[in-house]
Amino acid sequence: MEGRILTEDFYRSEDVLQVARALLGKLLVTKMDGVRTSGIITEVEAYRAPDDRACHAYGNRCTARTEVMFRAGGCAYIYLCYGMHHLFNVVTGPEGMAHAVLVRAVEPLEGVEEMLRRRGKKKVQPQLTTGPGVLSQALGLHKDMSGENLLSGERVWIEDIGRKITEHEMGVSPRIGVDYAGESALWPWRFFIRGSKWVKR
DNA sequence: CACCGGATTGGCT
DNA sequence: GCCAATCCGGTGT
Repeated sequence: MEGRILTEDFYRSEDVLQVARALLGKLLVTKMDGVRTSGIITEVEAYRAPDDRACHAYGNRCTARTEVMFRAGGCAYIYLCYGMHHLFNVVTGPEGMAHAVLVRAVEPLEGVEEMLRRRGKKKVQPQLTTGPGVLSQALGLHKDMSGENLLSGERVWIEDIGRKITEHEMGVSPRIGVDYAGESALWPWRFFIRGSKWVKR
């Protein structure tokens, strides 16, 4: 399964909601120590400074951690959540706009043995790659890779494998786990492939 | 199956 | 010091 690596044009759109929807059905790929692992993106959420209270860069607050989000689209923002989970985001938009898409789940495709090993599992089940923390673990994504370039095809990138998700196949809901964010918590910025077993219900 | 608490670290006030 | 874009295992129904 070889697709075309997504380029700048895809990531630098100013419309992060559009990019989030377009990421469904794309293939998230990592290559670590020569081992390729990948999964089809089934669930995402958009985050958008400055107006979105759930976004780490709310109010365009730029810190050592969030600085990556202000870069031009096409790099990874990976941060530590609850002290132990590494959450992978795609930075989008032009330089200076802190927009990002959190990848919440994938359907495993390549390197399943390696993903099972990294997760300490024996069987391929939804819990292997469904959930933002576990998918990062399965693909070997770590916060130390925050800022990694997604355009060069070195360690982590995203491919178009010709899969199109129609409006009918797409589910929409408010984002998960952002209750603290006031009104922003209600915005319908989570997108997923309806009926996929690789999406938590 | 629903509910609940503990894990564990670092970012920010 | 407080709490977070989560996960897992235990308990009770």
